[in-house]
Amino acid sequence: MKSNEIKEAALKYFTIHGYEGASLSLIAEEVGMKKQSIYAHFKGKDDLFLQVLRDAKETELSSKLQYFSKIDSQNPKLDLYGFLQLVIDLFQKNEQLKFWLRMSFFPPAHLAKAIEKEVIDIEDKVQLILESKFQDWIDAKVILGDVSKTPTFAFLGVVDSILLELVYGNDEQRLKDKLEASWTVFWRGISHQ
Amino acid sequence: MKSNEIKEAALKYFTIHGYEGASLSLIAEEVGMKKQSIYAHFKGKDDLFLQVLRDAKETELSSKLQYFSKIDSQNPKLDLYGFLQLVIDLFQKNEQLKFWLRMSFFPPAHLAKAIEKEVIDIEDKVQLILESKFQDWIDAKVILGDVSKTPTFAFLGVVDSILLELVYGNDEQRLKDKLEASWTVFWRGISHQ
DNA sequence: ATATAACTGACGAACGTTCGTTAAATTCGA
DNA sequence: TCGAATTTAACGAACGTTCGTCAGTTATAT
Repeated sequence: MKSNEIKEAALKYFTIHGYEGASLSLIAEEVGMKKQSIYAHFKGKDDLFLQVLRDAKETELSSKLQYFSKIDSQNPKLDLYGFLQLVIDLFQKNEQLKFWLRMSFFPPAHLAKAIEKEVIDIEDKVQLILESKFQDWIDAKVILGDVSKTPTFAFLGVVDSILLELVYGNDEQRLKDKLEASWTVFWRGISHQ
Repeated sequence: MKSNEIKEAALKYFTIHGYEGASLSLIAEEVGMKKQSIYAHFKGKDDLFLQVLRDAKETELSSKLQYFSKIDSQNPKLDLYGFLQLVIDLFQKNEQLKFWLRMSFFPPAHLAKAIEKEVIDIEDKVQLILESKFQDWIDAKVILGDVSKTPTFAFLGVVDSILLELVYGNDEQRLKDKLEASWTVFWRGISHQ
């Protein structure tokens, strides 16, 4: 399917150069066709972009949902650290998460509204799942706290800081160090004793 | 000074639309002149961009250095939380920090090398200062730990997560919640008891 | 003090290039 | 042979940049 090849190349260019900096000519060249041929598969640049965006969203959301559905242990230490590892794997395996992050925080102005809607959709879902997990752990007295909001937000903060390090991403050792440090302090901050 | 007006408008457009998305015509229009007139003050788009970048760097660096120089208390709780507040203030007061962040993480490809150098310069300096502060606090047994690297990286992680929330920045309440949550868990994670 | 020279900032016009997009012609596989 | 995919050709618009020019100001020299 040529459409997928085009979307793959588009993903790459959108991620590196942003919406405005990505040119249809170069995307087409990467696939081995002329830029006008793209219009046989997509209505235009916006259409191509939004399809890439929705693919990336779907990948991220389904990966995370799948992870949460397969863990049902009462071991938050394993489950949460595993989630951090999942995020790192996702980021390093394909470009979609980097693309997603770039467009979440610096969207092309004329598509900001549409993008924001998709972003909020994912964030809400993940946050809701996390909150319920944390509530279970709090009730089981396996982690500290009275409300689930605090550990949820704190954990999301750890995820964000790791993501930022991944985006910056020129130093594998620094990533490991920051992950270890943030995780150690976070875990001590929410566990008993 | 017209040069400063141009840089101000350029900062705004670079921040919102990125390097490629910012056009000299619109920047000039904002100042009330034609794009050709910009060339009387700057050699070209790159020159304008790099001057804006260096201004932003200087603002950020001097603000942080000044903060660290004026605090010399033995109260890490106050000093660290104050630093988070400083970052939030910096971000909300002028656009330079948002511009700085965008270009740190998603630089225009042909200037990536030059930008990275400036970014690393600031990061190293801030990290060094923080490490020495944390070492002092550890030695004074006012916070927990054996090495200063762990709390430093963890704290930098909290800063990053707050920055990300600021960039996302459509929800003041969510920012407060995440700040409080991250800070609470972080502080519990590095303090005795 | 006056005339001249140099400098500054801004301008219209135009450069070549690239952009996204459309239309028509052509190739190619079922 | 029919239809879809790709091409060539061309479009107007915008891009960053260069040029020559022209006021207005400042500095110099007579």
